[in-house]
Amino acid sequence: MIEKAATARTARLDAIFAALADPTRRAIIERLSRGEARVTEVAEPFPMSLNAVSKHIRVLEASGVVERHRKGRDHILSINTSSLDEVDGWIARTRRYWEGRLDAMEGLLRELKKDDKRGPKDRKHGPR
Amino acid sequence: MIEKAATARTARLDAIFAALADPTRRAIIERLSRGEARVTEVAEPFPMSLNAVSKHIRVLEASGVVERHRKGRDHILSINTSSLDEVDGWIARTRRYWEGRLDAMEGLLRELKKDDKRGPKDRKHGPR
DNA sequence: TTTATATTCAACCATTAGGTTGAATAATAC
DNA sequence: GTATTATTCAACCTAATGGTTGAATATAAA
Repeated sequence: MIEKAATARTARLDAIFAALADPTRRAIIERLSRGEARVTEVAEPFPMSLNAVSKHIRVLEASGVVERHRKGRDHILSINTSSLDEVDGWIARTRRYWEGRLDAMEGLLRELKKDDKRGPKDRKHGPR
Repeated sequence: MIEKAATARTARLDAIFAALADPTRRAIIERLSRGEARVTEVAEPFPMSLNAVSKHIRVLEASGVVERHRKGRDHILSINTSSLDEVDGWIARTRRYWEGRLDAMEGLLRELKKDDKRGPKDRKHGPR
């Protein structure tokens, strides 16, 4: 059932990209990339309520980019870089197709040039 | 004025990540990664109105991921992979910090082990 | 010149997202 | 125990998003 797997991956990518699309959330990730922290610590620098940051964290957690483990009443947050692999993968794949296509076009141009050299015998109009 | 540059980059990242967060838009990009196409061609496979796809394209264009040049009444779309470099860059940077921190922790653990070997002299309780 | 095609613009609608405040829950500290 | 701290839950508000339909614009074809 490749279809289902593809749909699941699509949904995961949706969630990860959306999670990363908000500047506050990227700042949270950057903060966590320097080490684990509690919710309150993470929230401290932001000019918004703790609740707002708490919501952002939930979004990050749902996307799998951030993980949480409780230590007493503290919730300790860390990032899971492996979730970023999926993003990397999608971009690499897309780029590969596109650049492959450019290469193909370049090859085609080379072919046309060769034709040019062999003589523009019965060509009335140049290639457009 | 580093601040301003940073803010601009932030805004660009917002736009790019948000553009990539929608499955229809990613599908459009995948389509274009196989070669340029007109708006109608791009829209054809999607189960939504042409107008809806047109809007998606505008979002992609605003983010810089897709470019457009007009050829008569046709608008020809292509992707600009260099805009994806910014995403790559952000992820690589984040990952680097995080992994650097893990390495540091590993180093610390090694240190502790060395201490262990040299004898647990006046240590009453083990490290937690 | 009329007609058809490619595309956008404009107005609208329903849902989601990011924020607020106030109350609830759960663990620590006194 | 009672108070304090860390965090979430719930309800609410506003703005943005993703979609619709119908009209406008611009180019191409008859």
